[in-house]
Amino acid sequence: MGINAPKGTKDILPSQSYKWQFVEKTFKEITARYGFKEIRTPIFEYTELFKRGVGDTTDIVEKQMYSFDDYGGRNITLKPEGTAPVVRAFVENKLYADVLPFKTFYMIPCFRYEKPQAGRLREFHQFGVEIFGTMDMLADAEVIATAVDFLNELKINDLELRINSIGCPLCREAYKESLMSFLKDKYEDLCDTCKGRYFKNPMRILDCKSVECQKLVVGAPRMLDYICEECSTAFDDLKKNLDLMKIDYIVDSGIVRGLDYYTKTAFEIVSNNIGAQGTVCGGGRYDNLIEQIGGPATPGVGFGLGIERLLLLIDQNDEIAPKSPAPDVYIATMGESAKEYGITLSKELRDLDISLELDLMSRNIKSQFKYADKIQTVFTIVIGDEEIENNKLIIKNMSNFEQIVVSREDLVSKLMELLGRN
RNA sequence: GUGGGUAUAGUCAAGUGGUUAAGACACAGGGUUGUGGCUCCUGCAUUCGUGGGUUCGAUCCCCAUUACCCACCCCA
Repeated sequence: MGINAPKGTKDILPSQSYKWQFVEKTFKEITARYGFKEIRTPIFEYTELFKRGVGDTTDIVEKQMYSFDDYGGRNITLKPEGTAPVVRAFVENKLYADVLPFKTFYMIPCFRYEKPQAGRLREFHQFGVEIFGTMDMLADAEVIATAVDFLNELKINDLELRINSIGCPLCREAYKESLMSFLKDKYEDLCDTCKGRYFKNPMRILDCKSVECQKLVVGAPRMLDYICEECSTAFDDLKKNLDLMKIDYIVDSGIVRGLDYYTKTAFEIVSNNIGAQGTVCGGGRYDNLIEQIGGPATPGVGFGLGIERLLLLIDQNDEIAPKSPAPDVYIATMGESAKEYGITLSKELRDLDISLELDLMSRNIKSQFKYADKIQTVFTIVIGDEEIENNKLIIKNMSNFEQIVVSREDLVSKLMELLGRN
């Protein structure tokens, strides 16, 4: 019996890693367009950070964190999300005294103890952006636009942007009260999970999938009718900005974030094609978080985007996924002196940034060609005693089977020409 | 945490209460005196996730256990 990777984790194998590199590269390009610069924070933090940031009563903090005491007795937690650590770094390094708005992006692994299923892992990866220091709804729109542009750049279709305003602490409290009083005499008829939600997060009942709850919820007060003047104006601003950017959205009052720190803007980008966990990107505004972490009162907005879910979508469309890279050249050799000849040649070609492979398995010529075919090399150079003796090397084009003969002196320039380089 | 499903080679997979567990792909070698896409040949599971039980006999029936998958919950 071997040892498996821990439950809920996945190896990213050489045959897949180029896809990750592709989305990483694309994300860097898109965020650069919007002026985000990368931040790298530790993979673990003091547990207290997430208790304060994410919220003591959230599922994440209550039962999903990978926490442990280190040998010095400090309680440590593997990042369950990306925002709180960025805020911590922002406050600790006093970046609020620097140029504002503070705009940053990150690409990180996150860890949550959950039961794995399609699109949900215990170690998963997020790309995210954050903007600190502005209340302007253009920031929210730019955050959303960054995510939308990124997904468009990857040619991922069939996605829906859903936006909502969950208000500020003041109007949300008023709304919660009215919602709870609306549901009060219906409480006994709620499903079991909604009975729990009634006290913990009553807004989520609106989103319940059970038919009974759906019926009970008809005619319930809507958040958007309760948000205060300021929040309402902000939401209108957001919609106006999205319109100006020609970004389609639907207002969905069911969007509720599971992390305590969100205020006003909440949004999700969802797919219906990757199973039950269809939220590819989720984010919103958090105007009180930075203060909660101990910084000066500073508003913020950002998103997190799940890479595994993104890759599920990319894998559904062969046209999106880039091709696995293939080497330019394979050097097939026969015999010991040819092998040595090939080694010398390989050094020269690789120094010219030509990617190439040699036979590392002492295989016969036929097997070497089979291998060259499998790795989809563009050209194969054939070297045997005969070629060395006559100074006539063979360059074979693997796609059309054509062979040309060149002298050693002309090989490099000919090869560069064939590869379309100068 | 609660449900449901599946476990036979590297992969996909057929199979029956009873001698040597199909097949395909992949992989390796060869037919071709030095050349890959096709073709042909050869090799590749003393064993059916693991542990018990029923039985004269179990890959097949029963129980347990583990792993993976899916859904709820929640979220990215």
